Amino acid sequence: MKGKLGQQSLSQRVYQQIRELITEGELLPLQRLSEANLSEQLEVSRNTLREGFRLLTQEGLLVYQPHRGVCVACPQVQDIIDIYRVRRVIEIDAIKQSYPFHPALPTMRQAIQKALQLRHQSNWQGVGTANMEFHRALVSLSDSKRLQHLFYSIAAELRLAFNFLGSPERLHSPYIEKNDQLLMLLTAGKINQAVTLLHDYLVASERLLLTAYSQHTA
Amino acid sequence: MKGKLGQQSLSQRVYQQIRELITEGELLPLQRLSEANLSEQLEVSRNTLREGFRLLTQEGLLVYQPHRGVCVACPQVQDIIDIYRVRRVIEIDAIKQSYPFHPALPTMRQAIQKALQLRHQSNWQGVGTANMEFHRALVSLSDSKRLQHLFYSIAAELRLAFNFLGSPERLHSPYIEKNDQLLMLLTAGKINQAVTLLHDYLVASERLLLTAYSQHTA
DNA sequence: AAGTCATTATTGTTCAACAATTATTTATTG
DNA sequence: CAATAAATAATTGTTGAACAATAATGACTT
Repeated sequence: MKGKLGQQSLSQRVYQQIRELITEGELLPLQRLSEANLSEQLEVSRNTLREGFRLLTQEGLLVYQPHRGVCVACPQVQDIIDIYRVRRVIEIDAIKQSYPFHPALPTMRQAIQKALQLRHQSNWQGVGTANMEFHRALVSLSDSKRLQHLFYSIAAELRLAFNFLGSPERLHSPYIEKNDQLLMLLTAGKINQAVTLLHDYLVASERLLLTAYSQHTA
Repeated sequence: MKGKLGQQSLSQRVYQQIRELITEGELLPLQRLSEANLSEQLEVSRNTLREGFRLLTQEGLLVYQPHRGVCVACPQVQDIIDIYRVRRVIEIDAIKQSYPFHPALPTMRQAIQKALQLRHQSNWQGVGTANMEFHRALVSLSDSKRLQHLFYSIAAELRLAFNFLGSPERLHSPYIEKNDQLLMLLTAGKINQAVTLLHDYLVASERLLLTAYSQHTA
């Protein structure tokens, strides 16, 4: 019934669509996804939908329960801890590879501008997205396809965790200035200082999120 | 037509089966996988097979060409470089987390024993497998689900690269002793020395593989 | 209210079909 | 004969229906 124009396969599209629903907070943890419903809603067959499900399951955004279908993953405290551990490893390694005219630096600058603009409009969801774009650009300093891919994956999980908590502004907003500082250090080639800043930044961010989590649980 | 007993889904089984065919060297780079053929051979439907294909594609072991199907990935030199970059990041970080009675250490010991035994039987493919088991255990020192998963993935790619070259014994054999040294340093708590040893080990291994690659190309 | 059994809904998997695209063969022409 | 164009075959991309296996629901009994 579908004459396709776009290059990508349908299952790939489905994968991205659901992924976006999750990272944008339209789908929340523990929510079950019915194959019948979703396949009708996204206008694809169940088989195609299931291909997308598998991808998202492997990525950790969906959880599979045999014969009971999939539901949106619910990041546990230990996941937060693990994710930040990975972030420290990947991001710190990435900035160690930085050099003054790396093409990622302008991209980081753009992300900061975008975040500032969205904060001015009080679009906190957008600020969160821009912040993640900054860090994705940062990771691309590593020039490593595989490390970038892993970060792409955990960034989505992290987004899910933030949305879980209702993503209040205070969780993202103060970091824009930190990002700016960090970028300045990198453009100046002050790697060691940048490493320290980023490390502290990540530790603080983790603590904030864990605190919010414990309150949310209680 | 299938009454299933095993817990895992069929597509998961298919995923593992094909994965094994690749890591064990039965399927070589650039080989095209016909849906009709393979689905008959593995006794699953095309739809189920395709679910497995997608997983392997996301993992980088298969390459997808729209309307032309999938073929086994062919690791390029830049992939080798990237993989070793990731290995250094992950493995060195992992051993920094080591402590004397970490449960991963006995597993590493077992892998060494297994490798020695298989070397004695001149089973080089097996030695390669055991070597990878050693390093997988090493990475589990990190206690990070996500870093372990990434390593699981790149280990398979690496295996593919080795098989591509015909996996001559000299590529693996001399490393058993290095593994042993490394493990002794870890059990003794001499982390710094272990880091140095592992780093040099990985650099040397990368160089060896890249050299073999350039010869293979020529 | 707790436990058993029948009923219903959902997932797991297959199959057959057909549109869209690519590969191959045949025909045509210079 | 070589090169190219057209026709044909094969493969992938996607669907919808079917049915078995399992889980969820609800009625019934005590």
